[in-house]
Amino acid sequence: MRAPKSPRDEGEARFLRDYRPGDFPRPSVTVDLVILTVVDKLLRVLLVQRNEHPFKGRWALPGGFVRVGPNREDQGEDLEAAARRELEEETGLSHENAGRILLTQVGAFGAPLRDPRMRVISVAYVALVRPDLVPLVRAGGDVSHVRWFAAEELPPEGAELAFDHGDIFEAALERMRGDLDRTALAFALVPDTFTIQELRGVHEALRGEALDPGNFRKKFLRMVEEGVIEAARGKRPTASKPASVYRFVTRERV
Amino acid sequence: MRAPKSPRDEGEARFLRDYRPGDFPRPSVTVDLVILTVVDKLLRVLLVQRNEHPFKGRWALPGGFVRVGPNREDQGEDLEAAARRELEEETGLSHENAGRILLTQVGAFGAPLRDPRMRVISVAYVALVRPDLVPLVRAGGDVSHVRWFAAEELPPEGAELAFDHGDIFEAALERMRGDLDRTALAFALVPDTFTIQELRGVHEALRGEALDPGNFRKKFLRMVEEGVIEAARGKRPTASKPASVYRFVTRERV
DNA sequence: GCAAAAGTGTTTAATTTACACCCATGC
DNA sequence: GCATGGGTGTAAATTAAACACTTTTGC
Repeated sequence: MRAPKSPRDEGEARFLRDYRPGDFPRPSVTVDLVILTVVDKLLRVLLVQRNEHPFKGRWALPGGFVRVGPNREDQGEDLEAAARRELEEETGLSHENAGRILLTQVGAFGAPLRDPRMRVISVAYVALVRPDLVPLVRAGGDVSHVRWFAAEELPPEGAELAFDHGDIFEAALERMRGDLDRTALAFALVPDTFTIQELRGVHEALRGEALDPGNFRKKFLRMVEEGVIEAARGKRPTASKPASVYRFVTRERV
Repeated sequence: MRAPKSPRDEGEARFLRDYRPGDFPRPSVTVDLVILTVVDKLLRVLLVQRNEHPFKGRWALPGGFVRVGPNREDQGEDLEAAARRELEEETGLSHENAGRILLTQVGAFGAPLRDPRMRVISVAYVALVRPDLVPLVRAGGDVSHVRWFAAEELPPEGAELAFDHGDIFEAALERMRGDLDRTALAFALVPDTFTIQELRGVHEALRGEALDPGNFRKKFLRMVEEGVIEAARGKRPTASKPASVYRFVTRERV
């Protein structure tokens, strides 16, 4: 993302020096995270239980305020940086591990009264957590009010999510489903090396339906031909015959 | 979009009554519009020329501030409402005509220093304008600083767009291309009744490549079988033989 | 008559879908 | 041995891609 840092000419420099922002009301801006993972062919989402008003006791998407700087030279943190910071705080993952998690913006949610305290505009991100990182989530920190929910059992116990987080969650899923076949998103939900069936599990969890193992394999092997995936060393033990493992090649294209 | 309007219990009501927002800096929030149309198989975007600093003289996406209310009972206008208001203001279209234009959110753009005056987070929307409405755009108002540009000739005259509007424009195009085959978006870029070749023109303009007329027709006729489109009365005169016209059936699904 | 685009058809390749079946392993 | 899932193969149906050809209009 380009960010023009310097005035384009002297007139603009003068303008900026003398500029005083108007005194119109401004909204608070937050980031909310739809943290997803797939374990055992089940799509799961990480929710936190609110222990403050409003929506005290309800489950909510983790999130927090975007840090805005005090003046025009220091304007604060980027939206994605805020999302990644919240990701670290809420999951307890190390900076390094959190840095490897794919973040995708879903969009802005800013209906009036979505937060009864004040006008809040939330920028929602999806975070795709590889299953091998899941055991590390909150392993060291306060785990009491943080829980993985199966996507299909939402909303939990008949209680709607806090704020408009139910809408945000639906929008995030919709986006993931649309991108599943067009992007390399699925590879962000499997370990570095993975079996064909592990990848199929991700597709099945997101699409919510079983896929033919033989047919999926064929499509998969076509990806190997195209160089998107390559065979990796070793085998993965399974309930039956050990399976070959593969590696996603152009990881940076995700 | 749900917007919880009332406290969930007495404790929350009390909390809200006594709530005082903190005094943290807040960003300004704007909406920016990527107003697109397709005329003569050419994708066009509506830009405005800035006559104020910063970026004075540069071309920019039309947009403006989201109106935020003064207190928690009156929180101001919805994001999409703000986008539609700006759409009316900048195009000069009537409320009724503007109301028929498809608005789709692209996402939030909030990099620090994207606006040198202050922290501004912009929510970008794409507006798809049917070609029969194009002659009405700015027909009555100030047309001097508003212009349709062919998408392929951007950035104009070697001058980058103002702010990060070049990035926003690219992201909007990318989104439209991805949604073209999955949604009914293309029907928002043709008149109420249209010919096969008019619809093909939309696909060609967005994809940036010519499509085989015969093959496109076949795919099109499959949509007729599925009931997505139906034959309409009348013929459209063309440079040669008059063409049959069709109508999009489930317009509300757009 | 001729250009231009509407409209139709054909052929081939690629892809999708639904199965059947063999094989190696853990228990 | 046998259940389990890995791995392979086949056949039909659908879709995509390339392209030839006929028809109807305006000029």
